[in-house]
Amino acid sequence: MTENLFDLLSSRGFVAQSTDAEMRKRLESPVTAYIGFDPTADSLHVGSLVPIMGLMWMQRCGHKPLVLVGGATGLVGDPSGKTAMRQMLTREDIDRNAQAIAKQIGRVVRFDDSATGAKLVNNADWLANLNWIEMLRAVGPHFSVNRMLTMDSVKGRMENGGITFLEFNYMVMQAYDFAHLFRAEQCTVQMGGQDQWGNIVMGIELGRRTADADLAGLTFPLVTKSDGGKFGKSEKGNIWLSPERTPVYEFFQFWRNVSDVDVAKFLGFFTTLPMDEVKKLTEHQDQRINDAKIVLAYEVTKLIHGQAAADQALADAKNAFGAAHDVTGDSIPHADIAMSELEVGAGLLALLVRANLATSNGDAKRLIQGGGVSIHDTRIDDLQRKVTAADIKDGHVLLKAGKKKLFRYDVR
RNA sequence: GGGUAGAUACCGAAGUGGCCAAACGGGGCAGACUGUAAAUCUGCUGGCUCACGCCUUCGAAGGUUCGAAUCCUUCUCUGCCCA
Repeated sequence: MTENLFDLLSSRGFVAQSTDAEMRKRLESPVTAYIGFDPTADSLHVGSLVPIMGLMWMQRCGHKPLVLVGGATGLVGDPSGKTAMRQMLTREDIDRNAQAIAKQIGRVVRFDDSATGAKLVNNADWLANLNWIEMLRAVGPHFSVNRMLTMDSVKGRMENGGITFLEFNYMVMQAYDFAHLFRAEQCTVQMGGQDQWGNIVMGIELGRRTADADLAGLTFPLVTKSDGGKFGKSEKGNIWLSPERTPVYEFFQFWRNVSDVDVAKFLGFFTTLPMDEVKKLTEHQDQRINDAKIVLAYEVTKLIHGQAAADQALADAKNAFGAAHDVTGDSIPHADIAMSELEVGAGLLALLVRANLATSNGDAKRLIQGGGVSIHDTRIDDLQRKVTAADIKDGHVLLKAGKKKLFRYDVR
């Protein structure tokens, strides 16, 4: 028999709160459980990795995961954790996003018709065509507005600019989802981020009142960074799972650069390494912790982008930052530049901007003035510096912004 | 519907006729120190320009003025109170 899902999740830090004191027992026999994802973009970012891993562990422990994409709820927008109303997306956008997201999850979770195969469901299928009056009569009596007002997701908005009726209904829709999935799929457990607690609880209550169902929920903790910053952000914004939005190299570096104190936690969340191995990797809080970071970066990259891409990113990073100083790897950000351009001399400022190392000429200038720019390994402090054929080394020109951001121009 | 307070750059928040591209704090970036860590210290943090300087920005549109984030008018949005 496989390990109990609850024990496993607890040991890896996934359990924030459970509605059922006997959750462990409940999970001793196979259940169907679901997690919802908001199709607000055509890619998920690393913040969604926790629930994705949740689905994966469910499956590995012999349960059936349902992946719910909020085709309908996405049209409304979750007020949880937001200070302003979200921009409304069109139906077409949402559908396209839902497909893309399901595909990403499919890299980690197996979708098929077997007993533990994941299944994709879209709440647009049951919410979109509901009749307003029928809906009100069916579920309305089971919701207390007073109660809803005490929910954090609503309260937060009440104190912060107000909440619209549209968004107020989000919780009702979510609750309806749970009750529906119980009836349609015998789904009895919902998991989700800590911010979904209120929605989950409402769903459980609705299920009990309308179908006499014994439902339960479990929430994952909000992933935080030790320095209090938002997890999953870099200077370029969100770290996405899609390689088009976040190149594999950058993805790898994101994990490679987490701070010491977060490594153990992240290994538990985002890799499948046994916990005693995680403990061993992170027992020394000195340089040796770097090895753990490399494992973290490699494992997560492998999980999301595949073994080949992970090997490449690992090798390239080793070469670029190690003794070899070899930056010719494919995953290092690069572009071609014409020899003719260098013969004339290309402005360094412009090249920095073109390489995305700076957002504007002014930004590039400040970067240089701050001593942050070098060509190969020579620091540049001349704002007028031209990059010429003389800067070519081994067929390329390497630009650096800071110590960690590289860009290679291959001369053609 | 009536009254009232507000809308400032990524966020919070000063500024209430020129000294305002706009204080301060946070965040972000860079430098030093390190281990591609944290903490600390330092610098930078609208765009264009080599530069004098020019341009865009303080909810929106008009207006007053030599000059407006600041004054006036209308509009939009939000909070609070009353009905």
